[in-house]
Amino acid sequence: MSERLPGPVACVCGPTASGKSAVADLVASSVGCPVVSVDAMQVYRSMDIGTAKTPASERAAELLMVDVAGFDEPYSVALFQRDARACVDRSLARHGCAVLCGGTGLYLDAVIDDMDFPAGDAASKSRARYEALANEQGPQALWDLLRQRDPKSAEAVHPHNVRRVVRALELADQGASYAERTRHLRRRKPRYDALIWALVPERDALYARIDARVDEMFSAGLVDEVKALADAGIRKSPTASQAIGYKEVLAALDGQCTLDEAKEAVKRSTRRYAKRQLSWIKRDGRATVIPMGETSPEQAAWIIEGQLRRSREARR
RNA sequence: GGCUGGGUAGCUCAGUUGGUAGAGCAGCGGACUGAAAAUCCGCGUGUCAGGGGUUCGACUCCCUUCCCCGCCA
Repeated sequence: MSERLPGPVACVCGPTASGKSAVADLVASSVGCPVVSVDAMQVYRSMDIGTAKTPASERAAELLMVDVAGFDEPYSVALFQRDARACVDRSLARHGCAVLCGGTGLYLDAVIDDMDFPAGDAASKSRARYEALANEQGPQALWDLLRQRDPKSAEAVHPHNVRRVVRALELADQGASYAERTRHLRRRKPRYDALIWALVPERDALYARIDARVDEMFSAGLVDEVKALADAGIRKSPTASQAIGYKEVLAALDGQCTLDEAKEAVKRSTRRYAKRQLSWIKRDGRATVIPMGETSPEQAAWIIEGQLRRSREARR
């Protein structure tokens, strides 16, 4: 008999602009626990408009794992895993359940599954060295190096994917193997008793919502927010400066395009991001899909609350 | 009304002496364990405006209808 997993942990996911924040807030306030955000960019302070953080005044439940890092610190999955799990464990201890909400698939898996990241620094020295090699001799040369060092991992990574090739080499330096760590979902062990829902709007409706939301961000002052961050040095950050909405406006501020073009670029990037999120959700396969065309946020929350309640009762 | 130029993928357009069509952007699908809103891989999605004719064969040539741009009335 295996030991019972801690839980239940309700995970509300879905593509950007699917309405998951509102739904998670309803669920959490109804059961009386906080919402733990699972979002790679909302962790950064001062990035509010572009990351669509729900203002405190519009929230009924407390929101955790937001504003936990400065935009100048490179945050990462491993740090997120550590910090978010602490939030989840505290919520389980105090409230008997936890509610997660977010669209960053890798971050969600890192929290709820038994993924482990090798101890040690985030390999900054060797990373720079390998990147330089790729720049000087080309991606293929770097991949060839990986093939010599760790053929199995080379097989698992496309030669053009310099970022992954670099990471695989870093792992090889630490005596670990990218290929071994990259196991399919099915072979991972869950860490929590997780219930996962995916809010999925129809594609046309989703894209219309994305367009509207980007327009709102610009009228709410996104450009000023980015200007302030640019003055504060966000361009030096390898992570925060790549956030959708920020990188495009930064390009416009640098004179590479007009602000109108930047706005269109933000919409396009967001659509593509939403597609990648849907891809992740589909592959994962664990989520119960709630089609948002026919379902209001209140109805979705009601469905989730019901299942969450049953799960809590079953644990007693 | 007359005369030009044009109607080809969602958009902008290319298409060579007639052999059922291809670029960019958009889009679609996928992978993904320390940058993940990142990074990478794959895929043309088409009544060639409609109808007729010539031809073995028409997006290509001819006739005709419709629509758009421009110029002249």
